[in-house]
Amino acid sequence: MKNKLSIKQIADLSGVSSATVSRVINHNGRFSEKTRQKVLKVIQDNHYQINIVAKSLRTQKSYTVGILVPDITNSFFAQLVQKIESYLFEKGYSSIICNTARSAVKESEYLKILTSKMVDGLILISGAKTLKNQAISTNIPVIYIDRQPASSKSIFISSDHYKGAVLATQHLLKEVERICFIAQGSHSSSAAERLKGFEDTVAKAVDIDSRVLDLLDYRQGEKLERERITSFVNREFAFLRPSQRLGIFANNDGLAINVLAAVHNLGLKIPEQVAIIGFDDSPMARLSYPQLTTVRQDIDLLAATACDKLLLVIKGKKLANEDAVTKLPVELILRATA
Amino acid sequence: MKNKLSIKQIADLSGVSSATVSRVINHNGRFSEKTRQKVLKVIQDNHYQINIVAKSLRTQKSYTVGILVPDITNSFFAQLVQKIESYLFEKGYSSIICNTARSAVKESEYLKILTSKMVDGLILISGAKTLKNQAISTNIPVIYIDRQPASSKSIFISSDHYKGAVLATQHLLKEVERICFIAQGSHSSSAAERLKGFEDTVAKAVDIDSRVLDLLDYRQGEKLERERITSFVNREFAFLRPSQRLGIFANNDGLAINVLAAVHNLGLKIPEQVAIIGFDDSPMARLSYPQLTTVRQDIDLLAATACDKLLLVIKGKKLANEDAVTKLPVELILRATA
DNA sequence: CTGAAAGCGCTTACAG
DNA sequence: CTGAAAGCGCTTACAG
Repeated sequence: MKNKLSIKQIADLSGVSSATVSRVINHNGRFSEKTRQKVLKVIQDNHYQINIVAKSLRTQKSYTVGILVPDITNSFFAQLVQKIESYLFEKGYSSIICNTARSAVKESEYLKILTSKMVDGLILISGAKTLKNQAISTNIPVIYIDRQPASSKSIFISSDHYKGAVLATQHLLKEVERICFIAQGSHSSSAAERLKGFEDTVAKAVDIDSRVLDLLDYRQGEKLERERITSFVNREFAFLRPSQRLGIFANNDGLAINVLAAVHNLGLKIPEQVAIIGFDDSPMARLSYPQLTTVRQDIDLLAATACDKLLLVIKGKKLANEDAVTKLPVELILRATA
Repeated sequence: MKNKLSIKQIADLSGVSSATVSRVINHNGRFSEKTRQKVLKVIQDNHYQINIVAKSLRTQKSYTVGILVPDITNSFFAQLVQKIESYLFEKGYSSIICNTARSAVKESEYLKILTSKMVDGLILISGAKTLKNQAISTNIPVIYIDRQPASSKSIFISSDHYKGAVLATQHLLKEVERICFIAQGSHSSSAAERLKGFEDTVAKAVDIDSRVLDLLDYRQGEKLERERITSFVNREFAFLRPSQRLGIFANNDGLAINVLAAVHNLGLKIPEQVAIIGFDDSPMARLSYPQLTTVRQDIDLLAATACDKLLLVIKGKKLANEDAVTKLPVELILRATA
C-alpha cells in the first residue's frame, strides 16, 4: 500500500529530530515521556518499520547469523537447523541457512557472501574435517557443530558419538554372534567417532567376528547402494550357523532403514535373525516396521548450547578454555529391531 | 587475520578514487584497461570483499529473498526449499529461510523483519489459506507456492494436486471394494484440492463405499494419532467380506507410512488386504516395506518455476495474466502397496 | 531533554 | 577516462 517511511519522515511528522526518534525507538538516551508518546503514536499510525540495512551499516552489526549445513534434506540436520533458527529468532537474530551440498567450493562462496553481509556469527555444521579459515579470517565468532575445527581454541559442540556407538555395540554384543558396522564415508568427525566407539568395544569382546562396510561415496545411486547392502548382509549372515544372529550397527537411521529393507528382501527375520541399531532417532525410526532401536541425540540441547555460546561470543564474552569443547549425552532407545 | 578493507582504502592503495574502484568492480562506466588491471590487482592482493550491506542501502536492493515455509522438517518442504535456495544462489541471490511452524504470529513477525531487511522478493510456501497482506503491503514481489493468495493477480504455483488425487483414486478403485481418504487438517489449499479430487472421482464410481478420516489438529501426539489410524483402518476393514480389499489414499507419504505401520500391527496383508497410496514421493516412500505407491510432485520444476517467475518480477517484468496461475504435472508412481 | 552534524561503505549523476 | 560530492537510512558523540 503505502511506501516505506524513513526515520526522517517520522521525525517531521512528530515535530522532533530524527535523533530523538532514534532514541525512543532504541530506548537509548533521555527524552520526555511526552515526546515518547508523540513519537510512538506517529510510528504506530504509519506502521513505521525500521530499516535494518541502514542500522546494520551504521552499527556494524547485522543481527544475522549464517548457518552452514551439508544437507538440509537429512532429517537430523533439518531438525537441528530448525531449532537453531527458532531459538536465534527469539533472541532477535535472523538466520541465513546455507546448504553446502558438501561442496568445499560452495562452502567458501557462502562464507564470502556471509561476511559480505556482515553476519554477526557463524554456525558451521558437520562437513569436511577442516576448512581453510581464509574465508573466515575476519574475526567473526564461529561455533562448530560436529566438525573438528582447525584451531583448538575454536568452540566445538557435538553429541557424544563415541559413547553412543559404545552403547549400541555393547547392546548388540549381548545378543549376536557376529557384528557389523555400516557407514557411508567417514569424512565427518562424528562418523569417525562412531566408528571408533564400535571398534574399541568390539576389540574388548572375545569370540566375536566383526566387519565394517563403508559405502564410501555419499551418493552412488540408490539402487546400487541398496544392492551393496543386501549382498553384504547376505554374505555376513552366511557365516553364521542356524539359530545364530547377526548384529548390524548403522551409522545413521537412514542407513539403518535401508538395511531393514535389505533384510526384509532377503526374507530374514528382525530381530530374530538380524538385529539392527541406527543412530539419531530421526522420525522415521518410529515409522519403520519393526520400529528401529537407535541412539538418540538431544537435538534441542545441541541447538540451545550452540546458540547460547554463539550469543555469548558475539556479545564479546571470552569463553574459558574448558568451554571450548562440549560433548552432549546420548541415549540408547530400545525398540523392536534389537 | 586482517580486518576488512573498504573501497576507499582500495582506492588509496590503487591511486584512484573510490568512484573508479566501484566502476571496475561493477563493470559499469568507462575506465582505461590500465586502471582496471591496477585496481583488480590491489583487490586480489588484499582479498577485498565488497560490503553488501552498504551496497544494498545505496542501491535499494538486497540481493536477498525471503522464504516462508511451515515446517522445514517435512521432507517435501525441505527438498523444495533446498532446490529454491540453490537455484537462487546460482543467480546471485541469497535466501533467508523462515520456519513459521504454521503460526500466523511468527509469520507476520518474519514478514516484518524481512521487509526491514529490504528483501527483493518473497516466496510463501503453503501455510494458512489467506494472509493479511498488511505485512507485505509494500510492493515486494511475491510468489505463492501451494497457498491460495488473497488477490487473484498474485502469482500462484503448485502441483496439480487435484489431478494427482484423481489418478490415485482411480487406481485404487480398480482394485478395492471400499475406499478411504486420510488427511490431517485440510487447511492448506493443496490438501483441499486433493480431497476434492478424491471425492469427485469416488462420486463417479458406482457400488463403492467411501469414507474420509481427518486427523484434524496437526500435532495431537504421535501415539494418539497412530491409535486413531489403527482403529479407523480396523473399523473400515470390518465392513468387507473375506477376499475383499480396502483402499486407503493418504494425503501425504508421512501419513501413508503411518497407515502402513497400523496395517502391519493389525496383521493385515499389504496390498492383498489393504492397498495404500501416498502423496509426494518423499524419500521414505522408497524406504518403507513394502515400498510405497505414491503420487510424485516434480520438485525441481516447482522450484525452478517459482524462482524464474520471482526473478522476472524482481527485474520489473509484468507477467501476463495467464502466467498468474501455474499447475505442474504430477505422476503416479506404482510400487508395492497398491 | 533535544538537535545538528558526522559517518557507516557504497554508487551514480554531474562535471570536466 | 576520472574525481568530488551527494545521498541511501540510520546512530551517536558533542554541544547546548
